[in-house]
Amino acid sequence: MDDMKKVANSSCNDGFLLRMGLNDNKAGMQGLDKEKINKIIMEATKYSREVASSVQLCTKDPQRTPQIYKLYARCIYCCTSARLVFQLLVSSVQVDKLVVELEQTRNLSNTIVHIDMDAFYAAVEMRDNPELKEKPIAVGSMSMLSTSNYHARRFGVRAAMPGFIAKKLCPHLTIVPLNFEKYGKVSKEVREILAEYDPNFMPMGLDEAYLNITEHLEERLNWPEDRRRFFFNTESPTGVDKDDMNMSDKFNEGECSSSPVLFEDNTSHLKQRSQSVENSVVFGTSAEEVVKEIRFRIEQKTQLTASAGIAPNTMLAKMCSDRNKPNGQYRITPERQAVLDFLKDLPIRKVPGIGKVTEKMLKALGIVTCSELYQQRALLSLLFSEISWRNFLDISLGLGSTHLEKDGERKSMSTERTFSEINRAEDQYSLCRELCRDLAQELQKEGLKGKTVTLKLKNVNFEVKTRASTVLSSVSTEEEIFAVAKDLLGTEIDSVAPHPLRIRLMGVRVSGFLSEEEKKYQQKSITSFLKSGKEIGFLRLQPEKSNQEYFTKSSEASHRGSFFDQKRAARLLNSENLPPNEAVGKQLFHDRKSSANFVEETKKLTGLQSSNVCKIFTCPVCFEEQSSDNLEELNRHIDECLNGTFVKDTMEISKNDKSREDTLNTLPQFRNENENGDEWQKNKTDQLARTDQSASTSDSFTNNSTEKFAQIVSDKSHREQQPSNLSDIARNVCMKECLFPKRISQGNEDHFEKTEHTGGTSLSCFFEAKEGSVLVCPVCNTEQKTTSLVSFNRHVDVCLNKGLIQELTEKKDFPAENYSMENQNRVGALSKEQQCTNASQGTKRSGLTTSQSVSKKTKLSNSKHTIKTFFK
DNA sequence: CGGATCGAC
DNA sequence: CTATGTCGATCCG
Repeated sequence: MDDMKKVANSSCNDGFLLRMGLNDNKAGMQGLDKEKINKIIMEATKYSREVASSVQLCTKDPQRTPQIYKLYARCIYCCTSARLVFQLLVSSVQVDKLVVELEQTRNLSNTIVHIDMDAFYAAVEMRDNPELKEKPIAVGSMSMLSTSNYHARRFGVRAAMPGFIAKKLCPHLTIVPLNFEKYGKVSKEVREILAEYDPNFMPMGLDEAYLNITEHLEERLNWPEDRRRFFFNTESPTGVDKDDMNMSDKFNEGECSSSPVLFEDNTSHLKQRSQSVENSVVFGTSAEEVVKEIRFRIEQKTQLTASAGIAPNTMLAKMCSDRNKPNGQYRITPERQAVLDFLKDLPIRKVPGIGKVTEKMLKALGIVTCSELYQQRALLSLLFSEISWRNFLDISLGLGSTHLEKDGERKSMSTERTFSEINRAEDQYSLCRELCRDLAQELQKEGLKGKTVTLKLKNVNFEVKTRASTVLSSVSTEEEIFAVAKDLLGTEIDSVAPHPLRIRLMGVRVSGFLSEEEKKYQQKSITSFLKSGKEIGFLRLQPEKSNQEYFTKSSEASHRGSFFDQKRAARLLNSENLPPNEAVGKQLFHDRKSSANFVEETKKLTGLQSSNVCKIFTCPVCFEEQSSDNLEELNRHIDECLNGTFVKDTMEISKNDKSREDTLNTLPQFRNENENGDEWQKNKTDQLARTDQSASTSDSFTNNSTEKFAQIVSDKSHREQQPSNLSDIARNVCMKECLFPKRISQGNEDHFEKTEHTGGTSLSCFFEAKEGSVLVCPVCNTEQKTTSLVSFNRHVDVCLNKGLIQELTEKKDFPAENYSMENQNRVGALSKEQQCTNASQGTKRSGLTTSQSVSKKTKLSNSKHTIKTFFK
């Protein structure tokens, strides 16, 4: 039996039957090196890049995309302003609190498998036409390739590459047209096998699938050996069935034998031909063995190889299947440390969901690997939307969905076509009608009707436009859709008149299938309830969700847009002036205020709002009570307090610099030592709980010009009783919820929980002012007429970004490094003494280290260290 | 809601 | 002087 297992092991790793010529390296097929490949591609794409860049910002240039500019603008501001350094500390505390919670909900109990057929289309074509086996081939058309075999890949021929470029890279390349029917058939065969291991498995396209084999593994433990025995298919060796009739006969025969009782059927079926034990193999009961078995059976049945990944969640499983491709598998064992080890040096680009653009943006921040993603979590929470940074956090912790969700109903259906230039309106209308006809056919097949029709156009300069229109009654027929699409098209034609509309692509989409009455009804009732409680419509209430759900789904659009109001609500709620210690306890032990009751909270809120109780105010810096009811005065006090502390800290640390090291990296996420999860958990909690130890924030700042600030404050923090450093102040502010509003979510009828919420999506949420006061934009220094704080904040944001982007753009050949990377490099290159000197000097101005950038940055942040607008 | 963009296969 | 098609999700205004 052991011997047989060995057979299974070895044969699995090397491929059972087929090589398909994937691994051999025959003479004349040595491929091209990277340099050559790039050269050819650059040459071949010169024109299209020119066209694109003449019209728009060249999106191929990573450092010139609008997103990067925006990111830099925000980043510069963050690194420049003491206020935002402070903010960074606050968010760091918040984010780490979330990390602890996420860590507690980590679920390693599932075994998720991701199966990925190797070069699927190409492999099928090679199987069915042996002549192709030794050649480099690609499947697709001259304009676009879907996939290529491994021969072709050595020449740099990849999926999603235009065929004509591929031809330049590899003149001998054979391009085979797509044949989806055939792939569908093969895919069905594979799915039949997969269904035996998880009836609810989730196919992703034709060549991929996720399985949850947790249950199968349990059952399998009791299976007799014979039930895990499989026979080599001695019939139909590679390349025998050349004609399709033969294939489909075989297929049908196979289908008969793969009923739910396939094990018995299959073995007896095979035994007729080859009963001898040498022709069989027995698989074990471990997850690895199961997956080997699956891959063995796929290869036996389809003559195609698959790669697989095994992990505790889908995200990890997917990345695992990529690891030993082709024809291999990889497993992440269900241990926290194994997950982190896997992620340690993994480039973020490998993560599903991180594409070209996100990769570039993160790279601009110096983030390439998952561990760097974790280190910068606090910064990311300020620079990106909540959805994005929480996703980043999940990624860097290796969290993902542990169950396979049944794919919901389809949300839209569309069809589009690319063609050589069409500029006659007549032709465009008839083309549009044609698209509508095709779409209507497909819609009716599924019996769908939609309310929104979207027209998509791409002009000859590759600019893409979409125009949508929502009608009251659902549409589904050609005429109905065309009626809407025609108008949209007409509007576009008119908009460029008298010139013709010169397009190279047109598409029509229908969406809006589902009536979301349920949602609307709920929201409506909640809002009206709140309204009745004295105009606190800004409160967002949600049905209580499980942690899991909360972390993955907490991000409906409805949560955005009113941070300001939420912040105010939270502040009012908390203005009962809890003693700091009590507040500390509450936060640190994740007391979710289980007794909080909605009615009471509401009363407090409304009461506070009307009576303006907030007259006694404790400064979070010096802890002295301030009795003024003039908010500006209070804010000024806090500002002075804060700046005093900040400067003092900085000066001191520049003299005494030695104890800094040990506070740095005390809590690196990706350590090598072995620790079990519980211990780590306890450590982490302890660290957070120790008020005199703010090292937990320090690892968020590595590779950033704000690093020294963090070091300074974290270093100082444990020496003094008084909370006289920024880090502690940040903490206090967190506790008091002055900065970040808490989202109040609805439990059952009378039971509510508070869950944390950090909303640092844009700079704008930092500014706040007393009602009726004059609003002066700190960037452009002009008085803003608006009375709406939201719109004022928007102005500041836009103003800031505009100013920065303008300056940056004016400067020819804007080198991104000047503003972020180089900054870091210089800091890195300086000696420690210099760093300290710089730090103290920089603090007085704007916290910069490079003199080059100082002037423009101080100009932009002329409100300097004021945090006055924080408190209300 | 409408429009643009990203990401995946 | 040539860079897909289709779908879902997100973000912004």
